[in-house]
Amino acid sequence: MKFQPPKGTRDLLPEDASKLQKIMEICRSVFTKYGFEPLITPAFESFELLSAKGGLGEAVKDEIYYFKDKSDRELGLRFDLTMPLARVVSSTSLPKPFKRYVIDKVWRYDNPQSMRWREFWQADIDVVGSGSLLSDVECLSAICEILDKLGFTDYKIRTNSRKLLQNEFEKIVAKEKILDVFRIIDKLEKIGFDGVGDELKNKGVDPTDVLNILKIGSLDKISDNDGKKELGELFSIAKKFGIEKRLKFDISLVRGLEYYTSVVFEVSLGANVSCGGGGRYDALIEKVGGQSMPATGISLGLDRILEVMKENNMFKTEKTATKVFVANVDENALNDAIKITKTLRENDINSQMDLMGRNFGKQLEYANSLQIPYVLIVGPTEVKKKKFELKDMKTGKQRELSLNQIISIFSKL
RNA sequence: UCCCGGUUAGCUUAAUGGCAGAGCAAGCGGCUGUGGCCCGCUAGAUCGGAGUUCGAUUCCCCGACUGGGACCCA
Repeated sequence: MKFQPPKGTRDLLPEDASKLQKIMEICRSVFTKYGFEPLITPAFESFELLSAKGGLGEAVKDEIYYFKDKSDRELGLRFDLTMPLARVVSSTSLPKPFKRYVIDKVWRYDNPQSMRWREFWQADIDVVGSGSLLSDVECLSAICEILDKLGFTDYKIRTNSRKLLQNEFEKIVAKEKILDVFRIIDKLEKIGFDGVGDELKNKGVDPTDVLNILKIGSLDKISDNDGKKELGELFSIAKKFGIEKRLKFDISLVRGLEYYTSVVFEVSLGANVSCGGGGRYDALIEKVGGQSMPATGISLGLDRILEVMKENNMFKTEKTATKVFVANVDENALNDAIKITKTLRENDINSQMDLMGRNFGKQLEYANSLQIPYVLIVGPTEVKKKKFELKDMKTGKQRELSLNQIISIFSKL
């Protein structure tokens, strides 16, 4: 094998590619239903924009695809779909709320690992300009509807508030250690209380108080603060949308370090597979040069969803979208087959014909191997009668039908 | 960047310090008006580079990629 895809990237052959497309179609239709509009932005952005987000600054260079163009401009491939959105809304004046969706690739210079690639697909929705938690719930509701439609039954959305976190932990942890502590408690689901305790000790933090907070399972037992208030409100709106069972308060959820300002979400499929996340980022747009503006959004990682769905056999397997193979009985019938295929396609019926000069039997074999459900048989007899044999490949039965009858049958399918 | 495993044809795999063999998939034919079965044929491989050796796909070293993990996760 001479060439392989670059590290951390992959080819999706027709079978997987059409599965991913199915996922994308469902995302798109739900987003559209909720009133989100598409936005298309470049794959690469100025490095300055990409590094604007957090305290990482120049260090982002190690984590994204960074390069200079021939005029020495510093650029980078987008690592998420939120920064480009922030750029667009900060430099335009679209009606608010601006609700946008995008389903596209992003790139990160990560080390490939389980469910981690250097190029992957995200489906992202955001609401810009509304500070109401109703916006957050709309995003959550859309995500739930997508996962329901895809056939997931046991997904959960872990939910927390950055304000609440800040509030609880700044009381007991020294200011300069708080980011370290956040990074450690974010691992709770993965390494457990003992693991978190050990790592805290290694960082020179007394684990007792921290662990006590982490063991608080319900929001009620948290002392009053802004974070608690907004989470309470979020849950009560979620109830109106009928998605409150999906939301699970989780005080150990941190997500990133500099980006979110308020509520945060992480979508988990069954055990430990995170397939998306998001939250409110009310300060970001001002940070990239726009007016101060609230915003919230969630992304789904489509590659992970694809992998989990494959593992659990959640796809109805269809090898091809072709409905009819138009077979010519001999080479003299090819012209008629072409005409008929053209007519079928004009009527939006997915159809194909022989391109290999194969004999009739081999054409059936091909249709069979692709699991094309019907074969339309075109030969001199049929052409004369203007009636064609439509063969059901599953049962093997054939019916003699006019072209119009055939078209109306497939239009109803 | 680090740690552990892996890499033989499109896929699954066999074998060997001395001719690399199969199954599935693909193409063609048996079978130019009826597929799924069967038979034949064709094409197709030892990840790359140094080293040990008369000889390396096999042993050793380095690298790439890959599976997993650490770190990181914007």
